[in-house]
Amino acid sequence: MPKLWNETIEAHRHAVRDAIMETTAALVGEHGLASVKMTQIAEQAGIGRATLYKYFPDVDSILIARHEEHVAAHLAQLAELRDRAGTPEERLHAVLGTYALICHHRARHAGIDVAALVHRGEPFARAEQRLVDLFQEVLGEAAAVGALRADVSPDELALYCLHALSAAGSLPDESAVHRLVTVTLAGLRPAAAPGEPNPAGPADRHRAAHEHQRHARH
Amino acid sequence: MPKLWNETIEAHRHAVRDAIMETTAALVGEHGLASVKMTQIAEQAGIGRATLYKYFPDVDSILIARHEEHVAAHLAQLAELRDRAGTPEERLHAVLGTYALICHHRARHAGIDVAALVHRGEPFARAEQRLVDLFQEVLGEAAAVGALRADVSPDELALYCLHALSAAGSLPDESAVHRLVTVTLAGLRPAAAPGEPNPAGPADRHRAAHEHQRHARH
DNA sequence: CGCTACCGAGACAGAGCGTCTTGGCAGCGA
DNA sequence: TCGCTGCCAAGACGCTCTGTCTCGGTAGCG
Repeated sequence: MPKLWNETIEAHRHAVRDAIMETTAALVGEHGLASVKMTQIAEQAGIGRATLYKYFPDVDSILIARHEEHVAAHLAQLAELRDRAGTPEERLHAVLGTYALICHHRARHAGIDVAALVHRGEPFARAEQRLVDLFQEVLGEAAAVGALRADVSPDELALYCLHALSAAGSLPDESAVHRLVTVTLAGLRPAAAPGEPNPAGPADRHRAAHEHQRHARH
Repeated sequence: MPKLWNETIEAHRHAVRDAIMETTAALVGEHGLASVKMTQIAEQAGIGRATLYKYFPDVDSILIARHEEHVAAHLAQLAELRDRAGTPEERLHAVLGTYALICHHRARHAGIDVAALVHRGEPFARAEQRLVDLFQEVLGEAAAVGALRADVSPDELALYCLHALSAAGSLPDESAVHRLVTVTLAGLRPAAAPGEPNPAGPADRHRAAHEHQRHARH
Protein backbone atom coordinates (compact mmCIF):
# COMPACT_ATOMS: atom_id res chain seq x y z
CA MET A 1 0.00 0.00 0.00
CA PRO A 2 2.47 2.73 0.99
CA LYS A 3 5.03 2.61 -1.78
CA LEU A 4 6.88 5.60 -0.37
CA TRP A 5 7.71 5.25 3.29
CA ASN A 6 5.98 7.90 5.35
CA GLU A 7 8.62 9.91 7.19
CA THR A 8 10.16 7.42 9.58
CA ILE A 9 10.15 3.64 9.43
CA GLU A 10 8.17 3.59 12.65
CA ALA A 11 5.37 5.60 11.09
CA HIS A 12 5.49 3.40 8.02
CA ARG A 13 5.06 0.24 10.05
CA HIS A 14 2.18 1.80 11.95
CA ALA A 15 0.48 2.81 8.71
CA VAL A 16 0.84 -0.69 7.28
CA ARG A 17 -0.47 -2.17 10.52
CA ASP A 18 -3.51 0.06 10.41
CA ALA A 19 -4.11 -0.75 6.75
CA ILE A 20 -4.00 -4.47 7.55
CA MET A 21 -6.49 -4.13 10.37
CA GLU A 22 -8.86 -1.99 8.35
CA THR A 23 -8.67 -4.28 5.33
CA THR A 24 -9.32 -7.34 7.48
CA ALA A 25 -12.32 -5.75 9.15
CA ALA A 26 -13.74 -4.83 5.76
CA LEU A 27 -13.28 -8.37 4.45
CA VAL A 28 -14.88 -9.86 7.55
CA GLY A 29 -17.81 -7.52 7.22
CA GLU A 30 -18.21 -8.50 3.60
CA HIS A 31 -17.62 -12.26 3.53
CA GLY A 32 -18.02 -13.32 7.15
CA LEU A 33 -15.52 -14.23 9.79
CA ALA A 34 -14.72 -17.83 8.88
CA SER A 35 -13.98 -17.36 5.19
CA VAL A 36 -11.35 -14.63 5.49
CA LYS A 37 -7.85 -15.99 4.77
CA MET A 38 -4.40 -14.52 5.22
CA THR A 39 -3.80 -14.65 1.46
CA GLN A 40 -6.93 -12.62 0.87
CA ILE A 41 -5.93 -10.01 3.42
CA ALA A 42 -2.46 -9.63 1.94
CA GLU A 43 -3.81 -9.25 -1.58
CA GLN A 44 -6.47 -6.76 -0.54
CA ALA A 45 -3.99 -4.74 1.52
CA GLY A 46 -1.51 -4.73 -1.36
CA ILE A 47 1.33 -6.36 0.57
CA GLY A 48 3.08 -9.69 0.29
CA ARG A 49 1.86 -12.63 2.27
CA ALA A 50 5.22 -13.06 3.99
CA THR A 51 5.12 -9.40 4.96
CA LEU A 52 1.71 -9.91 6.48
CA TYR A 53 3.07 -12.73 8.61
CA LYS A 54 5.71 -10.32 9.90
CA TYR A 55 2.94 -8.19 11.37
CA PHE A 56 0.39 -10.74 12.57
CA PRO A 57 0.55 -14.53 13.01
CA ASP A 58 -3.06 -15.21 11.99
CA VAL A 59 -6.44 -13.68 11.20
CA ASP A 60 -7.64 -13.81 14.77
CA SER A 61 -4.68 -11.76 15.97
CA ILE A 62 -5.52 -9.01 13.52
CA LEU A 63 -9.11 -8.77 14.64
CA ILE A 64 -8.17 -9.05 18.30
CA ALA A 65 -5.70 -6.19 17.88
CA ARG A 66 -8.35 -4.10 16.20
CA HIS A 67 -10.84 -4.94 18.92
CA GLU A 68 -8.38 -4.04 21.65
CA GLU A 69 -7.79 -0.64 20.10
CA HIS A 70 -11.52 0.00 20.08
CA VAL A 71 -11.85 -1.23 23.64
CA ALA A 72 -9.04 1.07 24.74
CA ALA A 73 -10.76 4.02 23.10
CA HIS A 74 -14.08 3.19 24.69
CA LEU A 75 -12.44 2.60 28.04
CA ALA A 76 -10.79 6.02 27.86
CA GLN A 77 -14.11 7.59 27.00
CA LEU A 78 -15.81 5.90 29.93
CA ALA A 79 -12.96 6.76 32.30
CA GLU A 80 -13.30 10.38 31.28
CA LEU A 81 -16.99 10.27 32.14
CA ARG A 82 -16.20 8.58 35.43
CA ASP A 83 -13.82 11.38 36.39
CA ARG A 84 -16.18 14.19 35.42
CA ALA A 85 -17.76 16.42 38.00
CA GLY A 86 -21.15 15.56 39.45
CA THR A 87 -22.78 13.32 41.96
CA PRO A 88 -21.94 9.63 41.87
CA GLU A 89 -25.45 8.90 40.60
CA GLU A 90 -25.00 11.29 37.70
CA ARG A 91 -21.65 9.80 36.77
CA LEU A 92 -23.00 6.27 37.11
CA HIS A 93 -25.83 7.16 34.77
CA ALA A 94 -23.41 8.73 32.30
CA VAL A 95 -21.03 5.76 32.29
CA LEU A 96 -23.72 3.11 31.97
CA GLY A 97 -25.66 5.07 29.38
CA THR A 98 -22.58 5.63 27.26
CA TYR A 99 -21.58 1.99 27.50
CA ALA A 100 -25.05 0.97 26.36
CA LEU A 101 -24.80 3.29 23.36
CA ILE A 102 -21.39 1.84 22.54
CA CYS A 103 -22.88 -1.66 22.57
CA HIS A 104 -25.77 -0.48 20.46
CA HIS A 105 -23.64 1.14 17.79
CA ARG A 106 -21.10 -1.68 17.75
CA ALA A 107 -23.83 -4.21 17.04
CA ARG A 108 -25.33 -1.98 14.38
CA HIS A 109 -22.00 -1.35 12.67
CA ALA A 110 -20.00 -4.56 12.92
CA GLY A 111 -22.82 -7.05 13.14
CA ILE A 112 -22.38 -10.43 14.75
CA ASP A 113 -18.73 -10.75 13.83
CA VAL A 114 -17.32 -8.88 16.77
CA ALA A 115 -19.36 -10.94 19.18
CA ALA A 116 -18.24 -14.15 17.53
CA LEU A 117 -14.60 -13.18 17.63
CA VAL A 118 -14.68 -11.63 21.00
CA HIS A 119 -16.08 -14.60 22.84
CA ARG A 120 -13.03 -16.74 22.46
CA GLY A 121 -9.77 -16.72 24.24
CA GLU A 122 -8.24 -14.72 26.96
CA PRO A 123 -7.88 -11.27 25.35
CA PHE A 124 -11.60 -10.75 25.58
CA ALA A 125 -11.65 -11.79 29.22
CA ARG A 126 -9.06 -9.13 30.00
CA ALA A 127 -11.00 -6.42 28.20
CA GLU A 128 -14.17 -7.42 29.99
CA GLN A 129 -12.35 -7.40 33.31
CA ARG A 130 -11.17 -3.84 32.75
CA LEU A 131 -14.74 -2.82 32.03
CA VAL A 132 -15.98 -4.56 35.17
CA ASP A 133 -13.29 -2.81 37.18
CA LEU A 134 -14.34 0.55 35.80
CA PHE A 135 -17.98 -0.13 36.54
CA GLN A 136 -17.05 -1.31 39.99
CA GLU A 137 -15.33 1.97 40.80
CA VAL A 138 -18.30 4.08 39.82
CA LEU A 139 -20.62 1.73 41.63
CA GLY A 140 -18.45 1.89 44.74
CA GLU A 141 -18.72 5.64 44.80
CA ALA A 142 -22.47 5.48 44.36
CA ALA A 143 -22.68 2.92 47.14
CA ALA A 144 -20.72 5.25 49.44
CA VAL A 145 -23.47 7.86 49.21
CA GLY A 146 -26.21 5.29 49.66
CA ALA A 147 -27.51 5.42 46.12
CA LEU A 148 -27.13 1.65 45.71
CA ARG A 149 -28.76 -1.37 47.26
CA ALA A 150 -26.62 -2.69 50.10
CA ASP A 151 -27.51 -6.37 49.86
CA VAL A 152 -25.31 -7.05 46.81
CA SER A 153 -21.63 -6.18 46.51
CA PRO A 154 -20.49 -3.68 43.85
CA ASP A 155 -18.50 -6.29 41.94
CA GLU A 156 -21.58 -8.42 41.42
CA LEU A 157 -23.57 -5.34 40.50
CA ALA A 158 -20.87 -4.42 37.98
CA LEU A 159 -21.24 -7.82 36.33
CA TYR A 160 -25.00 -7.35 36.28
CA CYS A 161 -24.63 -3.95 34.60
CA LEU A 162 -22.18 -5.24 32.02
CA HIS A 163 -24.42 -8.04 30.87
CA ALA A 164 -27.71 -6.21 31.18
CA LEU A 165 -26.47 -3.29 29.09
CA SER A 166 -25.08 -5.62 26.44
CA ALA A 167 -28.74 -6.10 25.49
CA ALA A 168 -28.44 -2.70 23.85
CA GLY A 169 -26.89 -4.46 20.87
CA SER A 170 -30.22 -6.12 20.11
CA LEU A 171 -32.38 -3.06 20.55
CA PRO A 172 -33.75 -1.25 17.51
CA ASP A 173 -33.16 2.41 18.36
CA GLU A 174 -31.57 4.75 20.86
CA SER A 175 -34.76 5.48 22.75
CA ALA A 176 -35.02 1.77 23.53
CA VAL A 177 -31.41 1.88 24.71
CA HIS A 178 -32.31 4.73 27.02
CA ARG A 179 -35.17 2.72 28.47
CA LEU A 180 -32.80 -0.22 28.97
CA VAL A 181 -30.47 2.01 30.98
CA THR A 182 -33.41 3.15 33.09
CA VAL A 183 -34.43 -0.43 33.80
CA THR A 184 -30.88 -1.47 34.60
CA LEU A 185 -30.44 1.44 36.97
CA ALA A 186 -33.71 0.52 38.66
CA GLY A 187 -32.19 -2.81 39.58
CA LEU A 188 -29.33 -1.04 41.34
CA ARG A 189 -31.34 1.22 43.63
CA PRO A 190 -31.99 0.40 47.26
CA ALA A 191 -35.01 -1.78 47.91
CA ALA A 192 -38.07 0.37 48.45
CA ALA A 193 -39.83 -2.22 50.58
CA PRO A 194 -40.14 -0.99 54.18
CA GLY A 195 -39.20 -4.32 55.72
CA GLU A 196 -35.94 -4.64 53.77
CA PRO A 197 -32.71 -3.64 55.50
CA ASN A 198 -31.48 -0.46 53.85
CA PRO A 199 -28.84 1.13 56.07
CA ALA A 200 -27.72 3.83 53.63
CA GLY A 201 -30.04 6.75 52.96
CA PRO A 202 -31.05 7.77 49.46
CA ALA A 203 -29.64 11.30 49.72
CA ASP A 204 -26.13 12.26 48.70
CA ARG A 205 -24.32 12.09 51.98
CA HIS A 206 -20.76 10.88 52.52
CA ARG A 207 -19.65 13.39 49.91
CA ALA A 208 -16.23 13.65 51.51
CA ALA A 209 -15.81 9.89 51.49
CA HIS A 210 -16.46 9.52 47.81
CA GLU A 211 -14.22 12.47 46.97
CA HIS A 212 -11.52 10.68 48.92
CA GLN A 213 -12.10 7.53 46.89
CA ARG A 214 -11.88 9.40 43.63
CA HIS A 215 -8.60 11.05 44.44
CA ALA A 216 -7.07 7.95 45.95
CA ARG A 217 -7.40 6.19 42.63
CA HIS A 218 -4.52 8.00 40.94
CA MET B 1 -18.13 -47.61 18.44
CA PRO B 2 -21.24 -49.83 18.12
CA LYS B 3 -19.93 -52.90 16.33
CA LEU B 4 -23.26 -54.72 16.59
CA TRP B 5 -26.20 -52.70 15.39
CA ASN B 6 -28.63 -51.95 18.18
CA GLU B 7 -32.04 -53.36 17.28
CA THR B 8 -33.12 -51.28 14.30
CA ILE B 9 -30.99 -49.27 11.92
CA GLU B 10 -32.74 -46.12 13.11
CA ALA B 11 -31.63 -46.73 16.68
CA HIS B 12 -28.14 -47.52 15.48
CA ARG B 13 -27.85 -44.26 13.62
CA HIS B 14 -29.13 -42.36 16.63
CA ALA B 15 -26.57 -44.06 18.87
CA VAL B 16 -23.74 -43.22 16.48
CA ARG B 17 -24.96 -39.64 16.25
CA ASP B 18 -25.00 -39.32 20.01
CA ALA B 19 -21.55 -40.86 20.28
CA ILE B 20 -20.20 -38.35 17.75
CA MET B 21 -21.67 -35.40 19.62
CA GLU B 22 -20.42 -36.61 22.98
CA THR B 23 -16.94 -37.35 21.64
CA THR B 24 -16.73 -33.95 20.00
CA ALA B 25 -17.80 -32.15 23.15
CA ALA B 26 -15.17 -34.05 25.13
CA LEU B 27 -12.44 -33.16 22.63
CA VAL B 28 -13.46 -29.51 22.61
CA GLY B 29 -13.41 -29.43 26.38
CA GLU B 30 -9.96 -30.98 26.38
CA HIS B 31 -8.12 -29.27 23.53
CA GLY B 32 -10.19 -26.17 22.84
CA LEU B 33 -12.60 -25.35 20.08
CA ALA B 34 -10.24 -24.35 17.28
CA SER B 35 -7.94 -27.36 17.36
CA VAL B 36 -10.58 -30.08 17.06
CA LYS B 37 -10.55 -31.66 13.58
CA MET B 38 -12.92 -34.03 11.83
CA THR B 39 -10.16 -36.67 11.63
CA GLN B 40 -9.69 -36.50 15.39
CA ILE B 41 -13.41 -36.86 16.06
CA ALA B 42 -13.70 -39.88 13.77
CA GLU B 43 -10.70 -41.59 15.37
CA GLN B 44 -11.90 -40.90 18.90
CA ALA B 45 -15.44 -42.03 18.11
CA GLY B 46 -14.13 -45.20 16.47
CA ILE B 47 -15.74 -44.57 13.09
CA GLY B 48 -14.37 -43.82 9.65
CA ARG B 49 -13.87 -40.28 8.50
CA ALA B 50 -16.19 -40.75 5.53
CA THR B 51 -18.86 -42.11 7.86
CA LEU B 52 -18.52 -39.04 10.02
CA TYR B 53 -19.13 -36.85 6.98
CA LYS B 54 -22.35 -38.81 6.38
CA TYR B 55 -23.63 -37.58 9.75
CA PHE B 56 -22.28 -34.02 9.96
CA PRO B 57 -20.68 -31.73 7.38
CA ASP B 58 -18.23 -30.06 9.79
CA VAL B 59 -17.24 -29.61 13.43
CA ASP B 60 -19.49 -26.62 13.95
CA SER B 61 -22.56 -28.58 12.89
CA ILE B 62 -21.83 -31.23 15.51
CA LEU B 63 -21.56 -28.71 18.31
CA ILE B 64 -24.54 -26.73 17.09
CA ALA B 65 -26.64 -29.91 17.05
CA ARG B 66 -25.52 -30.71 20.58
CA HIS B 67 -26.26 -27.18 21.68
CA GLU B 68 -29.71 -27.26 20.15
CA GLU B 69 -30.55 -30.44 22.02
CA HIS B 70 -29.54 -28.79 25.26
CA VAL B 71 -31.48 -25.67 24.42
CA ALA B 72 -34.56 -27.73 23.66
CA ALA B 73 -34.29 -29.48 27.01
CA HIS B 74 -33.85 -26.21 28.86
CA LEU B 75 -36.68 -24.62 26.94
CA ALA B 76 -38.96 -27.49 27.89
CA GLN B 77 -37.95 -27.12 31.52
CA LEU B 78 -38.65 -23.40 31.46
CA ALA B 79 -41.95 -23.88 29.65
CA GLU B 80 -42.99 -26.34 32.32
CA LEU B 81 -42.25 -23.75 34.99
CA ARG B 82 -44.13 -21.13 33.01
CA ASP B 83 -47.24 -23.30 32.92
CA ARG B 84 -47.13 -24.22 36.59
CA ALA B 85 -49.71 -22.93 39.02
CA GLY B 86 -49.10 -19.74 40.94
CA THR B 87 -49.23 -16.01 40.53
CA PRO B 88 -47.50 -14.48 37.52
CA GLU B 89 -44.86 -13.05 39.83
CA GLU B 90 -44.08 -16.46 41.27
CA ARG B 91 -43.80 -18.03 37.85
CA LEU B 92 -41.69 -15.16 36.56
CA HIS B 93 -39.36 -15.62 39.50
CA ALA B 94 -39.19 -19.38 38.89
CA VAL B 95 -38.46 -19.03 35.16
CA LEU B 96 -35.82 -16.34 35.54
CA GLY B 97 -34.17 -18.04 38.50
CA THR B 98 -33.99 -21.36 36.69
CA TYR B 99 -32.59 -19.73 33.56
CA ALA B 100 -29.91 -18.04 35.66
CA LEU B 101 -28.96 -21.37 37.20
CA ILE B 102 -28.80 -22.94 33.75
CA CYS B 103 -26.42 -20.19 32.62
CA HIS B 104 -24.38 -20.64 35.75
CA HIS B 105 -23.99 -24.39 35.39
CA ARG B 106 -23.39 -24.22 31.66
CA ALA B 107 -20.50 -21.81 32.15
CA ARG B 108 -19.10 -23.96 34.95
CA HIS B 109 -19.39 -27.16 32.96
CA ALA B 110 -18.58 -26.32 29.36
CA GLY B 111 -16.38 -23.30 29.90
CA ILE B 112 -15.96 -20.64 27.25
CA ASP B 113 -16.42 -23.01 24.34
CA VAL B 114 -20.18 -22.93 24.22
CA ALA B 115 -20.19 -19.16 24.27
CA ALA B 116 -17.61 -19.03 21.49
CA LEU B 117 -19.52 -21.46 19.32
CA VAL B 118 -22.90 -20.10 20.10
CA HIS B 119 -22.22 -16.54 19.09
CA ARG B 120 -21.89 -17.21 15.42
CA GLY B 121 -24.44 -17.83 12.82
CA GLU B 122 -28.15 -18.04 12.71
CA PRO B 123 -28.87 -21.15 14.82
CA PHE B 124 -27.98 -19.26 17.94
CA ALA B 125 -30.21 -16.36 17.01
CA ARG B 126 -33.17 -18.73 16.68
CA ALA B 127 -32.51 -20.31 20.07
CA GLU B 128 -32.20 -16.90 21.66
CA GLN B 129 -35.42 -15.78 20.01
CA ARG B 130 -37.30 -18.72 21.46
CA LEU B 131 -36.00 -17.82 24.89
CA VAL B 132 -37.00 -14.20 24.43
CA ASP B 133 -40.45 -15.30 23.35
CA LEU B 134 -40.83 -17.48 26.42
CA PHE B 135 -39.67 -14.67 28.70
CA GLN B 136 -42.01 -12.30 26.94
CA GLU B 137 -45.01 -14.51 27.66
CA VAL B 138 -44.31 -14.70 31.37
CA LEU B 139 -43.58 -10.99 31.47
CA GLY B 140 -46.82 -10.26 29.65
CA GLU B 141 -48.79 -12.13 32.27
CA ALA B 142 -46.98 -10.32 35.06
CA ALA B 143 -47.66 -7.01 33.33
CA ALA B 144 -51.35 -7.86 33.12
CA VAL B 145 -51.58 -7.96 36.92
CA GLY B 146 -49.55 -4.80 37.33
CA ALA B 147 -46.44 -6.46 38.70
CA LEU B 148 -44.26 -4.85 36.02
CA ARG B 149 -43.24 -1.33 35.19
CA ALA B 150 -45.47 0.07 32.49
CA ASP B 151 -42.98 2.41 30.83
CA VAL B 152 -41.12 -0.36 28.97
CA SER B 153 -42.70 -2.99 26.75
CA PRO B 154 -42.46 -6.69 27.71
CA ASP B 155 -40.31 -7.54 24.69
CA GLU B 156 -37.65 -5.06 25.71
CA LEU B 157 -37.86 -6.28 29.26
CA ALA B 158 -37.42 -9.85 28.02
CA LEU B 159 -34.21 -8.85 26.25
CA TYR B 160 -33.06 -7.12 29.42
CA CYS B 161 -33.74 -10.27 31.46
CA LEU B 162 -31.97 -12.54 28.99
CA HIS B 163 -28.79 -10.52 29.00
CA ALA B 164 -28.79 -9.58 32.66
CA LEU B 165 -29.20 -13.19 33.76
CA SER B 166 -26.44 -14.34 31.43
CA ALA B 167 -24.13 -12.73 33.96
CA ALA B 168 -24.79 -15.82 36.09
CA GLY B 169 -22.17 -17.59 34.01
CA SER B 170 -19.47 -15.39 35.53
CA LEU B 171 -20.65 -15.64 39.12
CA PRO B 172 -18.79 -17.85 41.58
CA ASP B 173 -21.61 -19.63 43.41
CA GLU B 174 -25.35 -20.16 43.49
CA SER B 175 -26.00 -17.64 46.23
CA ALA B 176 -24.52 -14.96 43.98
CA VAL B 177 -26.80 -16.20 41.21
CA HIS B 178 -29.75 -15.80 43.53
CA ARG B 179 -28.73 -12.23 44.30
CA LEU B 180 -28.43 -11.57 40.55
CA VAL B 181 -32.00 -12.74 40.05
CA THR B 182 -33.14 -10.45 42.85
CA VAL B 183 -31.39 -7.47 41.27
CA THR B 184 -32.75 -8.30 37.82
CA LEU B 185 -36.28 -8.61 39.15
CA ALA B 186 -35.88 -5.27 40.93
CA GLY B 187 -35.33 -3.66 37.53
CA LEU B 188 -38.68 -5.02 36.35
CA ARG B 189 -40.90 -3.72 39.12
CA PRO B 190 -42.98 -0.57 38.80
CA ALA B 191 -41.16 2.65 39.64
CA ALA B 192 -41.58 3.47 43.32
CA ALA B 193 -41.07 7.19 42.83
CA PRO B 194 -44.31 9.12 43.49
CA GLY B 195 -43.94 11.41 40.48
CA GLU B 196 -43.50 8.58 37.99
CA PRO B 197 -46.52 7.42 36.00
CA ASN B 198 -47.50 4.00 37.32
CA PRO B 199 -51.00 3.18 36.15
CA ALA B 200 -51.00 -0.48 37.25
CA GLY B 201 -51.20 -1.23 40.92
CA PRO B 202 -48.79 -3.56 42.67
CA ALA B 203 -51.47 -6.02 43.84
CA ASP B 204 -52.56 -9.06 41.84
CA ARG B 205 -55.59 -7.76 40.06
CA HIS B 206 -56.68 -8.65 36.53
CA ARG B 207 -56.48 -12.29 37.50
CA ALA B 208 -59.07 -13.19 34.88
CA ALA B 209 -57.14 -11.40 32.16
CA HIS B 210 -53.94 -13.31 32.79
CA GLU B 211 -55.78 -16.62 33.02
CA HIS B 212 -57.24 -15.82 29.63
CA GLN B 213 -53.78 -15.17 28.23
CA ARG B 214 -52.45 -18.45 29.59
CA HIS B 215 -55.20 -20.53 28.08
CA ALA B 216 -55.17 -18.70 24.79
CA ARG B 217 -51.61 -19.83 24.22
CA HIS B 218 -52.49 -23.42 23.38
C1' DC C 1 28.37 4.48 -3.99
C1' DG C 2 27.85 0.86 -0.85
C1' DC C 3 25.24 -0.66 3.27
C1' DT C 4 21.15 -1.83 5.66
C1' DA C 5 16.41 -2.68 6.18
C1' DC C 6 12.44 -3.61 4.22
C1' DC C 7 9.42 -5.47 0.68
C1' DG C 8 6.77 -8.45 -3.32
C1' DA C 9 6.77 -12.54 -5.43
C1' DG C 10 7.14 -17.15 -5.62
C1' DA C 11 8.49 -21.93 -4.07
C1' DC C 12 7.89 -25.51 -0.77
C1' DA C 13 6.22 -28.98 2.57
C1' DG C 14 2.69 -29.92 5.64
C1' DA C 15 -2.05 -30.12 7.61
C1' DG C 16 -7.05 -30.60 6.85
C1' DC C 17 -10.72 -30.98 4.00
C1' DG C 18 -14.32 -33.24 1.13
C1' DT C 19 -15.12 -36.96 -2.07
C1' DC C 20 -14.67 -41.39 -3.94
C1' DT C 21 -13.52 -46.33 -4.21
C1' DT C 22 -12.61 -50.79 -2.28
C1' DG C 23 -13.38 -54.62 0.43
C1' DG C 24 -15.92 -56.46 4.27
C1' DC C 25 -19.73 -57.31 7.49
C1' DA C 26 -24.71 -57.38 9.41
C1' DG C 27 -29.40 -58.20 8.60
C1' DC C 28 -33.26 -59.70 5.56
C1' DG C 29 -35.84 -62.43 2.34
C1' DA C 30 -36.21 -66.39 -0.90
C1' DT D 1 -28.14 -71.62 2.07
C1' DC D 2 -27.45 -67.84 -0.84
C1' DG D 3 -27.73 -63.62 -2.77
C1' DC D 4 -29.18 -58.71 -2.00
C1' DT D 5 -29.12 -54.44 0.32
C1' DG D 6 -27.36 -51.07 3.42
C1' DC D 7 -23.87 -49.66 6.20
C1' DC D 8 -19.10 -49.32 7.43
C1' DA D 9 -13.49 -48.75 7.96
C1' DA D 10 -9.67 -47.79 5.46
C1' DG D 11 -7.32 -45.47 2.31
C1' DA D 12 -6.36 -42.71 -1.98
C1' DC D 13 -6.86 -38.34 -4.38
C1' DG D 14 -7.07 -33.42 -5.47
C1' DC D 15 -7.77 -29.30 -3.33
C1' DT D 16 -7.15 -25.07 -0.21
C1' DC D 17 -4.76 -22.75 3.21
C1' DT D 18 -0.86 -22.43 6.16
C1' DG D 19 3.76 -20.97 7.72
C1' DT D 20 8.51 -20.51 6.31
C1' DC D 21 12.20 -19.68 3.19
C1' DT D 22 14.72 -17.56 -0.62
C1' DC D 23 15.37 -14.36 -4.23
C1' DG D 24 15.72 -10.01 -6.53
C1' DG D 25 14.46 -5.15 -6.14
C1' DT D 26 14.13 -0.64 -3.89
C1' DA D 27 14.15 3.25 -0.45
C1' DG D 28 16.81 5.71 2.93
C1' DC D 29 21.39 6.81 5.02
C1' DG D 30 26.25 7.67 5.64
